[in-house]
Amino acid sequence: MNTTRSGRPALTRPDGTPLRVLVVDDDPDLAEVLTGALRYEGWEVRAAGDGVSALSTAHDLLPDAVVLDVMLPDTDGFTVLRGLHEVKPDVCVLFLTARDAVEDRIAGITAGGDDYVTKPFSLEEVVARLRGLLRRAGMARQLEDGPRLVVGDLVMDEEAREVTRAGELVELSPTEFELLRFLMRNPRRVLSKAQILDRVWSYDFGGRAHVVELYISYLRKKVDAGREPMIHTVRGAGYVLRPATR
Amino acid sequence: MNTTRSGRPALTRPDGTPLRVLVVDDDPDLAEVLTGALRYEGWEVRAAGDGVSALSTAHDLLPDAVVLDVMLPDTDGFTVLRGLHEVKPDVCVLFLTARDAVEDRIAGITAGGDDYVTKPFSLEEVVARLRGLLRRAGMARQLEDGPRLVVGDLVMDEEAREVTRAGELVELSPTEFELLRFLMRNPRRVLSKAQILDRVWSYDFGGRAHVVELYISYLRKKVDAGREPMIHTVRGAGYVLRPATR
DNA sequence: GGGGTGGCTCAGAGGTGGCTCAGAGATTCG
DNA sequence: CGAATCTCTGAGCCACCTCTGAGCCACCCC
Repeated sequence: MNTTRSGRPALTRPDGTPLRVLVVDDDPDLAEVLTGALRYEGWEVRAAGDGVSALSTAHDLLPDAVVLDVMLPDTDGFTVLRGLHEVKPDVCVLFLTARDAVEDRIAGITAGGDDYVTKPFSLEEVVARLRGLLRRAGMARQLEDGPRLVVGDLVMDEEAREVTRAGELVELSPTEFELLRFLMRNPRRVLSKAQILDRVWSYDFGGRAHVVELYISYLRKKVDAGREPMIHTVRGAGYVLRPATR
Repeated sequence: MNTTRSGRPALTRPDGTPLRVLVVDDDPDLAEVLTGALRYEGWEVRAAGDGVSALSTAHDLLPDAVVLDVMLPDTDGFTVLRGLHEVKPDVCVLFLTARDAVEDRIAGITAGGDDYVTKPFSLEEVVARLRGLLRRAGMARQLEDGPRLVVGDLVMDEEAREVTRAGELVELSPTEFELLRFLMRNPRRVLSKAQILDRVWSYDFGGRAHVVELYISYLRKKVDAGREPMIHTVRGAGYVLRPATR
């Protein structure tokens, strides 16, 4: 059975081989971080720093998906996109764009079912978007049974952004949602505040681990309120999410 | 059968050969201690004192894992990390970092599922983290049957930081947990207080062996409480952990 | 049996880590 | 343009953890 480095069931190609992803960004540090995060999902990842090498690598790799910075040193995203579609017409593309980038141009690009995230983003978000894209494109065989995360009586529908505990709807803010998703994707495993910070908060966030404690406290009020607690503190180590019935 | 110098079953590469680890630290004493501890696990270990020689050694050794100090005389962690991934894309990295230098510099680096420990650390912790990394990366063939330590009716889940005795949950403080892990990794073997101090407490701890007695006493209260004792004193020699039923 | 050593446990000081509250800036939405 | 929401900072508080010191007990050797 095919599992990721994280021990989670992998999202694979229909033939069971790892999904192939190309990361295109001119910032080598960012490319490195993205590459690492996607490898962690069990995918085969290659990176490129500009449009030209992106196309040649794509030709070589025939990727299922591409994470593409729209601002590149040599070419713009549209040109690369056209080239990619010539190489592999059914490729999924996740655009990375600056917050203040012109919205309508992006909207035009993503018309084809592609998606985009604005910088600075969190790794959880990029990974989730990419999983969504691949799933919708029918490119991925899902070993789990759908876009729902279940831990005990806690259920998250990632697509609908809906969370229920024991059937009751739990309303979460964006950050709370992302944090809970990370916890639910790693149940019964202690996650350190640093790990949480790395995955859930944007890569340029300079703040201290104190925010994690704060948001854990928010989550507890909404998720554990009055019920048997699922979010546990492991002093000196981090937090664990565990099904209520043990 | 492949065993370590310690007599424990070894964590090996899938082909049965020893795991290969590269230690990178500019403090020769620390590198020496780490190297020794990892060799003790039955692994093949090489050391390097700076980024440049780290990369050339990596090229030569093709290590499965790297223990990497983020503060190096010549380069920073990101650069080395990138170089390592070029040499061997699936390498696991365990970062060593000063306690107060954390958060800002490390943020992002660990994104891939790599891990880190803060100085001063205990050898048990470094070894445990490294084993966890290798196991999750599927790099290691496990001769034991999983991330669980079992001695008699005493069970430790290292990932969840959960300990049960005869099915009952035992709650432990960080130091108690580390001490018990060391005992459980060396069952039926007498461990001297000096050995315990060396492995469980951080390398810069100046205290006396009295703390070991104290923590053994804590453990007994929690682990042996009211049951058949598993932790035995060997007067003048140290302590042994033995299964209760034999 | 007596003295000595090694080991155990209790009590408590000091430090640290984690939780929560309140509020300020930012952002989104009407 | 104003209101509501969201995110993060700072401060204070509490609980827990770690280690010190002291006294006591058990074992061992003389």
